[in-house]
Amino acid sequence: MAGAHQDGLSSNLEDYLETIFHLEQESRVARAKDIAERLEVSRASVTGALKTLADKDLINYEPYSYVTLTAQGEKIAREIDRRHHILKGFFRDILQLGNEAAEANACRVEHAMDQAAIDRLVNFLDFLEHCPRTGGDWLESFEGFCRGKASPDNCRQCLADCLERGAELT
Amino acid sequence: MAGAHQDGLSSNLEDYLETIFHLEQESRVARAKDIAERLEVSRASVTGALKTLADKDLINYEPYSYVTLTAQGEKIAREIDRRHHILKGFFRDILQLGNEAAEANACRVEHAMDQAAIDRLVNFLDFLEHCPRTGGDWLESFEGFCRGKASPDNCRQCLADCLERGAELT
DNA sequence: CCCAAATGTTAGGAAAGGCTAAATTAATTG
DNA sequence: CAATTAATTTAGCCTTTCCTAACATTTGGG
Repeated sequence: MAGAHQDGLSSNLEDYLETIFHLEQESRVARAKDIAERLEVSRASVTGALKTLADKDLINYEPYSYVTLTAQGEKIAREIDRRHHILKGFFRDILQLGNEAAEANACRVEHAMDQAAIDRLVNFLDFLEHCPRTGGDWLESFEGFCRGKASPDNCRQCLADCLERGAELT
Repeated sequence: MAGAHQDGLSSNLEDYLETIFHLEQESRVARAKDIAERLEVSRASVTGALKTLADKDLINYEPYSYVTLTAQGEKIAREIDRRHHILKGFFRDILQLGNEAAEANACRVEHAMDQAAIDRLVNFLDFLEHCPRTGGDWLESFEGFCRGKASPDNCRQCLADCLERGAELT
């Protein structure tokens, strides 16, 4: 029980599904060899995982053949991929981690947050973008804040700029 | 390799450490039975984990005796506990998930984000609190936004209030 | 068309975690 | 202080996920 998720899949199986999804998008079809390369596991491990996923009716799998997602499998894979993008965006664009770090953290956290939390994060990102108080240059202020450039002067100027843009709301 | 963390510990072992830390704080000392209860595993499983942690010199452990953290173990436990609190705060106070959901998500994500990401999240929370554009009532606006109560009128009023409070910065 | 290289699968096993049942040690109390 | 109860540990086994080595199948170049 290395990971009790909503979909009843372990993090590992979720990763397999996600990888198959990406390969399908790139090549219409997924081969065991490519899955193994992406996930950096042996081909034998892939065979095992494919059997498990086929048992759960998440993939169409015949020995010595290509792999495709079933409708159900695709649904789950899409959800995981969605989480990945949302989280990576949060880490990269909001927290302003580098691309690599954002990717690495998203890869792990995508299996740890539940649907409700992700949905709320989406709301939050949306709000950050649309609220006149945070839209626009606000993130740059955070960048400055991180570099220790926060002063009453900066703040006053920033606030004035913010109001100015807000006037356009009329 | 069910979780390659900075500290070289699996999520599981991190949980054991964290639990021991909490028990130590509450009772000065941790008993196997209580660890088992908190983590909802059998006492036998606890014994196994304690041996592993003792091998890594993270706890002081003698069969049939109490358990305490070593300096090194406490350092790691404190860091995990710190992550837990930060994440729970983010989920509960910013994303405004309920207490239960915030707790559950924090429990899982605390093993998935690396130190740099957590540190940046702390910066972000700090910024949210101290920036005049987000301090104060801004979170309430987010709440309204989530309930679909976002209108140009609301925004104008909100912005005006924000500026007013900002004037005190002089 | 046929054989080698590439790809895929089996077999067998390791490591991490968990469990139950049985044995052992510690604690309590009559 | 002896016996019962509570707490711990051992022993033995299961599952997941990975590995290597050996075997099987596909495929593509001669």
